[in-house]
Formats: sequence, C-alpha cells, structure tokens
Amino acid sequence: MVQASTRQQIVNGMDDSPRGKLLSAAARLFRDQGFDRTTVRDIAREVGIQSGSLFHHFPTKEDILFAVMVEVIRFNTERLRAAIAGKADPAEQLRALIRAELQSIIGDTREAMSVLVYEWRCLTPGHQQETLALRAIYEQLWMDALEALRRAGRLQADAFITRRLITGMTSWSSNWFDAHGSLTIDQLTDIILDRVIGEHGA
Amino acid sequence: MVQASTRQQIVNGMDDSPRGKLLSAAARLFRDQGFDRTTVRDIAREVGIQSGSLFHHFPTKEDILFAVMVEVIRFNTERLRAAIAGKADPAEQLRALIRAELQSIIGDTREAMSVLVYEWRCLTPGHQQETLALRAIYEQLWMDALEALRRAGRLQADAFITRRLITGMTSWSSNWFDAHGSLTIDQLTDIILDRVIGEHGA
DNA sequence: CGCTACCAAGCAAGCGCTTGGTTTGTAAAG
DNA sequence: CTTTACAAACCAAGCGCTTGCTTGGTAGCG
Repeated sequence: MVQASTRQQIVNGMDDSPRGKLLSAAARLFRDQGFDRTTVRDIAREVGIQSGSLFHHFPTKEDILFAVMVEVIRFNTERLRAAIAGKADPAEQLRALIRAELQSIIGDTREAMSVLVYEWRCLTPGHQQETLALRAIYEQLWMDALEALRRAGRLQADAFITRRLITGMTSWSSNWFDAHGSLTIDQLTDIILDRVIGEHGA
Repeated sequence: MVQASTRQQIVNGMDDSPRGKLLSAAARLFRDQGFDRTTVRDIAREVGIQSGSLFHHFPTKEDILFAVMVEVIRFNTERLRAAIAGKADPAEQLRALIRAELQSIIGDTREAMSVLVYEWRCLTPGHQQETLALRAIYEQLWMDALEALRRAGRLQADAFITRRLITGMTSWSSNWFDAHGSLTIDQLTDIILDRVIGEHGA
C-alpha cells in the first residue's frame, strides 16, 4: 500500500478504475507481444477475469486498442500544453517540448506510446481517422513553437522537416534508452535540442 | 521492358527465382498488413500457387519472415560496404553511409526494411539472435566511421548516441518521405549530415 | 526414371465473440 | 436496521470461423 487511497494512480496515462487498469494491462501486452498476438484471453488473465467478461467493457478487441491510443494521445497532448505554458522564449519552449515528448516515449507512458507507433495499422480505417485528428492537435503545438523559432531567426531549416527529424530521434529512443543507465532524460533533451538549434554550417 | 532479360531484376534485395519472388511478395504483404495479419493464403495467392505449396519452399511461415530479414540485411550491408569503399575522408564516409541507409529505407528495399523494424518480435528467439548477429556487422561499419570522425576532431558527441540519433532520423523517414515530392534523397542526406557534424554550441 | 514444383483436400488448434445466468455493490423504501 | 430493487460486473460454456500446416497424389521436364 504505497499509494494514498484518495489519490488516483496514473499508469500509462490511465486511471485506476476497472477500465483504466484493463487499458493499462492491454497496453503492456500489446507492446510486448503485438496486438494480433495478444489474445483476449491474455488480457482477461492479466486483470483476473474471464475472457468473455471483457466484452462488457468494450464491444470488440480493436476498440480496446483504440481506447488505449485515444487515452495516451489525450494525456500527452495535455502534458505538452502544460510544458510550454508560461514559457515565452521559443527555444525554451522547444526544450520543454522535447523533454515532454521524451517523457512520454521512455517515461511513464512508454508502453502505450510504443503501441501507438507499432500497432497503428491494426485500427479500423475509421478509428485511424479519429486518431489522426487527435494527433494533429498534438503536432500543431510543435509546429507553432518551431515556426516561432524560425521567425526569431534561430532555426534555418524547414520547420516540417525539423519536426520529422525530431520525431525520429525521440521515437527511436524507446529502442535503446535505458532508464537505469547513466544518461538522463534531461541530458538527452539537450543533446537533441543541440541537433536542432546548434550552430550549423551552410 | 526496362530491364535487360539477361540480368536479374532485384526487388527488395531479392533475385527473380521462385524463392526470390516469393520473398519479395511476402515482404510487401508483411509491410502492408503486418506479419500476423498476413496469412499463408495471402502469400500463396500473390505468387499464384496454393497455400500448401509454400511449405515446399519454407518449413514454416516464420521462416519466410526470417528469410526476408536475412536477405535484406545482407543486401544492405553490402551496399554500405560499397558506399564507403575507396573513401578516405571520414566525413565523406559518413555522408555515404547516411545516403546508403536512406536508399535502403525509402528506396529500393523499403518494403523489406520496414518489415525489419516492425516485425522484429514475430521472430523466434533463436532467429532474433541470428538476425542480431548480422545487424552487428552492419552497425560496426557505422561505428568505425563515427569513431574515425571523432579521432579527426570533427565529432564532439558520443559516437553511440550519435549513431542512435541517426538511426532514428533515417528509419522514421519511411513514414513521411515522398519519393515523388520535391525533397530528394541527396538533399535529405545533407540535412541529416548537418545535424551530426554541423557546428554545435557547447 | 526421378526430381522439383505443385494441387486438392482437410485436420487440429486457437481465435474473437456470444449467450444465459449469477454475484456484487449501492441506495432508496419500508 | 432490514428489505427491495436494480444495474454493473462477472462466470461458465461453447459456437462458428480462420489459421498454419499436413497429407497423398500428379504434371512437367531432363
């Protein structure tokens, strides 16, 4: 009993309701085994119920995947918003954005974020569209900061390409970053930031 | 008829033998639908045979995936070797490596490369080990060049971290690079190169 | 003759999901 | 404090279908 009973325990961006625990368990299984290799019996066993009982919470298995993705996008969009709130300097905004995204990918929501990247095509086309709309909001926060940085003369490269290179660097970090290693998230943040607004040659 | 009939047509790094065509078709299906969602009947239909006949070429479906990965790693390791052959300047070597890797990821072997990244965990543990051994050879070519760059005083950052950031930028490009767009592979190569050996602040 | 490549048919297992009924938590009514 | 009511959560069983793979036999070719 390490948590105060009056506070919610947030794991993978989900609360501790039956639904939240189910989604958190599903997120971990989806990441470890992939969506297709994870059976509804696996998920049920993980939360201690029968497989059929899952369908009182979600109409289909795919809806569980969709719910995981929606929750984690919403949670991390809020994290992004909070990170830049009150910061006027675009370079400081960018640092905050990189740090927040790394926190998403290799920190507390890492399991669900991995699912977001790797299990995208397991969604129905309709759910893909809905997810895209949510991601567009997230991406707009990035683009606003990068465009501001350009207007301030501190970014020479194209903002879209810059964002894509950052996405590559941050998302790939889930495959190698060791939370128990000597490199901290703050250090990695500065290294990546330096690749973006360091002094580059022509 | 753009290919001379006496020359092999290389697609996804595979030749035009029955086995090669089977692997190439499998690579495309695996990328489009994922390994698990692709049935042996899908693959068989694609090459125009019965599903059972696949098992005269490969003992299991997973062996097809493994063969795809082995072929594409071998092919692209050779491409990397050829790219740096005869180049003495480590910066030019690095440019050649980045260009070759982009060619793998968004060029002629893009389907099989995507499979390599996304379907990794569908391999048996034994096959994962074998694949890792092959990738280690590929990565060593990168590390040799980056360490040479460091010794030449043209790379301040840690070589391992640098390689990982490059891997992120190149591998993510498969998700956005448009072969028919205005940005060329050579231009992207220079942009990425600049993130690595541009003049960075402390 | 023998070898490679293939077909036609189908098996056993595992899959997502359904069904009908039971337990559990909650809260107003008596 | 007990009773009644009711919905949410869950169980036990299993259906219908798809899956990877097997089997026994055949066509074409040197």
